Amino acid sequence: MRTFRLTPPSEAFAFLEELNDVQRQAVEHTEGPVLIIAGAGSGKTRVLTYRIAYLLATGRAYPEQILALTFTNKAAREMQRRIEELVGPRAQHIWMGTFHALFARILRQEIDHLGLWNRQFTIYDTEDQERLLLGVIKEKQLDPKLISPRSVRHRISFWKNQLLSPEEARRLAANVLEAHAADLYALYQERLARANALDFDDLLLLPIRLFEQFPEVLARYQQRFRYILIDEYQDTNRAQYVVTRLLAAAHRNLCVVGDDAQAIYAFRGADIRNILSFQEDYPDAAVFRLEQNYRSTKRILRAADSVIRFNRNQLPKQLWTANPDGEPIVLLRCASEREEGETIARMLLQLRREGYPYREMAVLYRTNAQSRAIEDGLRMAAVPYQLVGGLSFYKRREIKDVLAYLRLLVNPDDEEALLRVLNVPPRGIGERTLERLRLLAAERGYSLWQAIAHASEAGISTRALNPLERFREMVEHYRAQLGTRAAVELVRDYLGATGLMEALLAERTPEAEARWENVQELLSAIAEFQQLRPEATLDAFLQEVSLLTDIDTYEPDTDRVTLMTVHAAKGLEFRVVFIAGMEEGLFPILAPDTDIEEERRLFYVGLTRARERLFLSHSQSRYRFGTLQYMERSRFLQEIDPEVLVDERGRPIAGSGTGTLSGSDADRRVVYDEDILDWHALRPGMRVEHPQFGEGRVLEVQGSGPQARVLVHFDLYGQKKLVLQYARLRRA
DNA sequence: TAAGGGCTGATTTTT
DNA sequence: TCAGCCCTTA
Repeated sequence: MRTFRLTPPSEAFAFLEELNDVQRQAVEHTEGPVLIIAGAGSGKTRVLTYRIAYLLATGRAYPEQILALTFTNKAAREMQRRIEELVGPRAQHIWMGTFHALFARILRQEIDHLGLWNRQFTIYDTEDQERLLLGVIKEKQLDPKLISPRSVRHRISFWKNQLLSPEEARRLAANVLEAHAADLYALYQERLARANALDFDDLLLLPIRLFEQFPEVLARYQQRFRYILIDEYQDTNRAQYVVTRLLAAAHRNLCVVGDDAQAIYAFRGADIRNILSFQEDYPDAAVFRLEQNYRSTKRILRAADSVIRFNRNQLPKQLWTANPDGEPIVLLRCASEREEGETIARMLLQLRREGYPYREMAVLYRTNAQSRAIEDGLRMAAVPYQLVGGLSFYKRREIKDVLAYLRLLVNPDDEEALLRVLNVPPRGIGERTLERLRLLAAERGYSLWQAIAHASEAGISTRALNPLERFREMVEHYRAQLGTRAAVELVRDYLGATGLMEALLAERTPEAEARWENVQELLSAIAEFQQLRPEATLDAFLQEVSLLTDIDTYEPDTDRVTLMTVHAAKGLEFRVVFIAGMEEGLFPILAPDTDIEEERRLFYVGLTRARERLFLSHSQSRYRFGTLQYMERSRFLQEIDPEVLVDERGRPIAGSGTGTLSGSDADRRVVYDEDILDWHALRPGMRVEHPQFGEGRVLEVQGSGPQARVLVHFDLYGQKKLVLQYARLRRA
């Protein structure tokens, strides 16, 4: 009997042998729409990379005919590297990158069609957006405290993701607040155009408008991209959905990979329904389910599975693994944040002795604010770590100042850049002068930059006219040299002329010195960029920087423990994972608009990052908003199958309920309070530990019951009298 | 116009 | 806790 094969097996396809049956089918099913539901650790990236390699090896497409969309630059780079291993350097010609980067690239080519912008456009980050909005809000005589730039930015972003214009938003506005926001949206959009700037959402929105208004442009890209692949499809928003549907309309070779259980970006407009819509739009789509997990131990997978089952909105699937049972999951109870950091550090050292390299271990948390206590703990224990995220390099003030100066060279109409640096360092250009310029710009339809050229007509005093003119000449001088000399040298001279560096040095504070060093580091980054891509211009550098994210700075090769948010860890894996801060209100974070199922999916993402060992920690107290708060254990801990959980000493977790349902609040409190001492157990002379004051010795117990008073001599804080109920003392 | 001091409000997560 | 903002003063 002969089985028909589209392509004969040969050396070129030897890599297919490394796939399981479903993976291989998903790779070989090249034509038409394909939906791959890929559970955590099921070899999703492998399928995507092999599929691309297969398209190339079978001659179905040239590299430049493949469009592969990811959510982070890092994911794109990783995929590029792996394809290169399979097919060699021609992988470099694949259109692979983030949605935002690739559509920015298309807009650089085509934006002239739309009229309002030119190719030198700048990309505004959220800070630029909010500064612009603040100006617009004040201009409309609204109170920024009632209508905050932040909330307006949110709303506008939401509208843009729904593909709504300012006019449509205005029509749909349900209340006064939304009506104001819609008006601000209109003005905001005008100002963006005047500044020749786009925001992140425009990078997706404008290609849609472009393709809809200019079918011949769309047709060109439809022909170019014969195969389209999208990673992390569960996190696409409406605009991303529409733009890829347009591009794929002609050939329908659209392959999307996603896992609804890992959808964690609904807050940013991502819509899980895109996976469901996909099957409606393409009823003939082939669907593949990758359910074998290659990453984690059975226990880890069981923990993750038991948690995610509490979500109602979930596509049915059954992940399984052939991996060993592995070690139980360890629950670490800590009295304070400080202790949590210390405990984690101690465990890391121990694991290191057991043979786990630091680079194979990660500490994950819900919010960046938590990193501080953990960092302290690791630093004290001399555990090397690398922090991903937090205040990233490119968000620092001095770096943003320098970048604003550079943006001005490429696009002098960039108003937020101009406002940022016009008087930095102080040049004697104050609020009054600026007001006059704004007025002139509004009257004549100038950009602010053009208004400066006509400053003498704005009724500005000669005293302020002088520095304005010098500023304009300086920018023009270096602008004229763009492209004629090496970028690094140009930038160095230009920065010298601005007086920015000088001002930093003159401050003579350690902070200013650190800032100065950061600027030097930025110069090195420019030099490096230029070396890597000699043909690239300054605006290419600026664009790359504006689309960088924190995770992109992650260096997996150094032997250090990784600290990052669970969000940032998506797509990564480690042999050992700690998830810190497993407390109600923190993870899940509780706000009026919290979507508990999304929080649970996020926890699921965290759990499934672990390959071999998993540790969950929670602290009984924590400083929030500057005051000490007592924290309850996270409900998610109750949802983990108790059979895979042990405490720090390897004992099973008692009182966790049956494992099929989460315990009631009362149950939870019992577990939570297990080690808290009550008055029966307290004896003078006993060593105890307090969440805030640390360790000490009991001197005296007065009264009985929860209201009993305890006199304790703390090692560090001296004598304190405490109400037992609130003191939450534990045996030290 | 620039610098310094006190007050307030915020903390999710990020392309 | 802390950073950014507003107000005051030189």
